[in-house]
Amino acid sequence: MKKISDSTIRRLSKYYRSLEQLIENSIDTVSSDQLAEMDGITSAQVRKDLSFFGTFGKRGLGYNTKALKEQIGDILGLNRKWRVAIVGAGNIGRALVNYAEFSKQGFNVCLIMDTDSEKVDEQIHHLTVKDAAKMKEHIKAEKIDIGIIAVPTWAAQNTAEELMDAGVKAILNFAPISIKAPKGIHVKNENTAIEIEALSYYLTNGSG
Amino acid sequence: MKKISDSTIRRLSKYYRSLEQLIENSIDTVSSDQLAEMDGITSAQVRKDLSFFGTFGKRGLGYNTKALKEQIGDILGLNRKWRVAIVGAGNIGRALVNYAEFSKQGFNVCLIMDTDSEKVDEQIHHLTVKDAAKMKEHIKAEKIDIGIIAVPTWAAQNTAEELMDAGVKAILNFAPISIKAPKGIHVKNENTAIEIEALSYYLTNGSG
DNA sequence: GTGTGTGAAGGGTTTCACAGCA
DNA sequence: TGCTGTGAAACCCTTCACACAC
Repeated sequence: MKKISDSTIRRLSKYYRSLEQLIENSIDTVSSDQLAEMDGITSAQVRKDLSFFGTFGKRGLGYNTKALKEQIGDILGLNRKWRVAIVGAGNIGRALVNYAEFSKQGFNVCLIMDTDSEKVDEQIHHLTVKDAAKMKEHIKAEKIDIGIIAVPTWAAQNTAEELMDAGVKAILNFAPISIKAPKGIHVKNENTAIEIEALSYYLTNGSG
Repeated sequence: MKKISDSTIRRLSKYYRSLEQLIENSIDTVSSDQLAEMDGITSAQVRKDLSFFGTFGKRGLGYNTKALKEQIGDILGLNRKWRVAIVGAGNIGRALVNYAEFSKQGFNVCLIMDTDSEKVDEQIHHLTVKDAAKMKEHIKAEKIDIGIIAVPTWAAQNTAEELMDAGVKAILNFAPISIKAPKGIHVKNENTAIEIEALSYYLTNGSG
């Protein structure tokens, strides 16, 4: 398969969400123009992004919202369940346990772990905190696909390695450092500090 | 000033954090190679990024960690305090109130609001939840610089407009839609759904 | 007529490679 | 010698513009 850019994937994810909204409002058809407007980009970009994966529209008409959502879902792998584990039962870990957008999109948080014995056995919504010292066996038992790192910075790389060692192939990292991983392991970072510091930059240096 | 790309700003933010780490470990000097290694990029990229703002290194030697951190801090506007307000006292809002990385970098969360009367007056760490119906006066009274949107998707655009109406010039949005804002207002999105869906894509479609 | 799909053009960011300075 | 700073080259992504299908 042709190499698709990360920006394209991220935009597909946006289109998917916009399509959900349209479907909720019983709108059956959408043009690349409308979709672009919703996501703050250009219509050419929308069409180009979709063209990498096939031809989904009807010339002169636009796209069928339900069909397109389904197709993008197939591309992104959202038409199945993913089993997710969270490491770290602090503020972020807790907030993620029942993050609505996860369950809605088929990301099933079925394990949360921590090393702190004070937190182990604690109940967080539907989950009981497990001991991260036994990470490998928990991960195996729960057949985890995606691991989320929500531990302090100093423990993040180590946690990543334990996850990989347990067979996890995809990691979402909330710690503000870049995780080192071998090829074949997929890592994405969610770094709120970067976003707010970018805002700080633009506030400091005028328009941008 | 020349137009600097968003990617450059985001990387500066990473260098800043890496420099903090080096300083903690009492390392005085760093080369672009080392910095690149820490952040998973190339040394040419590091040097190019810095070159947009001046010449900070010594040929044959590298960069002084403390001096460079200070300079990047100046560029990003981190050598001052920013006053931050959070709208929405749900999971995300709560988690952000005492997010360590914020206070460390001078982002002072001094106001949290919600429309839900059940939540108003509730205590979250050092803050009392205020009524979002009186957003404008709270924002003015607290002289807020940056607003954080942590409300449900359907309320996000409206919340953004209230924040802008109250004079807020920078918004960090946690809702999974793109906020529409006029030029001059800075909006950044933190969308965990996009990141995890990208992971889903790469897991589904092999290496990437 | 309307709006998609797409090659070609354009613009911007990253990488290369080396001159120059410590 | 070692490493920065930087034009030039390479690369990638976005935008343009239009043929074509409905």
